[in-house]
Amino acid sequence: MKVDGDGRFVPATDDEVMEVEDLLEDDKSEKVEDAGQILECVPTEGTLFGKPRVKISNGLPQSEGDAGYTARLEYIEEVLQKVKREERLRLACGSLNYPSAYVDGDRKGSDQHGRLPVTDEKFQSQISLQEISHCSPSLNENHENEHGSLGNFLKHPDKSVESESSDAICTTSKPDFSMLKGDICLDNLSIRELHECFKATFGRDTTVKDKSWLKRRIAMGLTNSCDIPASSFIIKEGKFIEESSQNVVGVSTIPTAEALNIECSGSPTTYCLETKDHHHIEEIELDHGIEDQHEERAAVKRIRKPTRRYIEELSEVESREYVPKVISLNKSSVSDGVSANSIERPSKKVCSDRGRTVITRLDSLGGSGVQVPCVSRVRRSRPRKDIVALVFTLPDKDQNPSVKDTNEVEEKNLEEKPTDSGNASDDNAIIVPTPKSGSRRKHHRAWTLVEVIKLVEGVSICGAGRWSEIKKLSFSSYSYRTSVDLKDKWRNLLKASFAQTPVGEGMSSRKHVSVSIPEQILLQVRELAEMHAQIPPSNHGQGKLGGVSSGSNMHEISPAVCL
DNA sequence: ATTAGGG
DNA sequence: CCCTAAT
Repeated sequence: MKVDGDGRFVPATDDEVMEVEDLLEDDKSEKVEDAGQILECVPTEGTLFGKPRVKISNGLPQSEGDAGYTARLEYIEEVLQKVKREERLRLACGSLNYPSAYVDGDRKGSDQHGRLPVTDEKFQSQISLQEISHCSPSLNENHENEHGSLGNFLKHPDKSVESESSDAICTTSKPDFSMLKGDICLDNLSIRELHECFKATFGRDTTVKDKSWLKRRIAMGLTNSCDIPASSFIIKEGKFIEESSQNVVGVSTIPTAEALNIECSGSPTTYCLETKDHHHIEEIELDHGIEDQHEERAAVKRIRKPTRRYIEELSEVESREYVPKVISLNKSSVSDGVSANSIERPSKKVCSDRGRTVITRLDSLGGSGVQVPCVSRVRRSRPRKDIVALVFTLPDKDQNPSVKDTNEVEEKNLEEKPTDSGNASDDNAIIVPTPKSGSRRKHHRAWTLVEVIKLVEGVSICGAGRWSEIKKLSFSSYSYRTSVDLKDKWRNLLKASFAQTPVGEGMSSRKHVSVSIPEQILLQVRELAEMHAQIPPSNHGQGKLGGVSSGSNMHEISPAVCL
């Protein structure tokens, strides 16, 4: 992949975004790197996500651990490319005519010029078309070519696992690549790009302008773990590589097989490795984890005091814990022991039944932050297990366009990855112990985009129906999400994917329930559905299964087709 | 124990 | 999500 280093700047963008922000001072230093590099245009419209995925045919072990990672990464890359393209386009057009259109229409309402907001989709497709004419003379060509080019572009795990692993460890001095051979370095991305990545990863927008925060979040989402080094954000093979000469985290030195099972435990500063064979668990303490916390804490925006309602709900919902979200009025003060021992748990979030996030609470924190009179909810049992994917609520996000207040309270929930299965899980399971009546609700666990992607990935590998397989493969770390859940979710996805708005209409105002699920994913679902001859009941027109979708999947279960 | 479906 | 029937 080629990076255009001619130092073109991305004007307005960040400034525009960087509105008056309190507690973001530390971010200024990073501004410099906002000059974006521009990626080479690659003819990959439409097909995007999931296309050149992992080769499942060989059934190589590498993919089994986190096959979804590849998909996620690819998706991110696609998005980034798109962003860059748009960026270029803007520059080409004399810029500023397309102010912040890239940001969700629903967020921005209308721009400063009073132009009517264009729907995301429309805008993007517009871009795409133009770009297509510019960059890919032969767009409708066979996809094989495309695949080829992508091949160089992305490094597929299969070959890399062994040969590259050692490489990964030693390698340390190549600061200037942002994406290379399947690795991704979030460090070089502008806020805007980070925003897109965020959206791509979690399916929703964010308005957080703090780079560190964004990077961390995206990183977490991408790797499905919380072992995010403080220094840099280069993700390689789903693991982080520290660029600096700081202590090299154990991750990269861990045998791949095991590495795949890395899970966090106790606190973000601890790794818990679980070997398949043995039930071995060893923990490694890391010292930079602490400052991580500080960083993050400082980075995040302040929230408003919890309302009474909040408190009530909180007590009702014996919710799970989350990672510190909001807080700290001054980062420096936090520097004392506070986080050292009890690193996480500063804040809590509650989800209503519909999976919508309601509020955040700050358990008692060392002096800084708010203290919520939350009903005596002291954590019982051992410290929370790790945290993994950000919960973003699939449906809705349309709440209020005026980002100002609400947004920041966004669901930065972290789902915990129950390393412990079953009873041990204390609080999270909202299972009303009512053996008698028998009606216990499992507390709706909103599906994360990451999870959805994993699911799709799983289906593509194992095939629909083999839920337990998929469970083991892709969801081993999620103790909730039973095979049945997977099945149900798939069913829903199926329905959603084939329920595409028949006539392109009214999408603007009220987006559907599945809004947050990237079209690409739905597209993939559709493809898979077809392959498996899963035809949803009432599918009349089937909308547009045109060019892109069919034939573009040369991966999957039918090697015959590929060769 | 897993799946498929209906509720 | 839950529950049940069928494998």
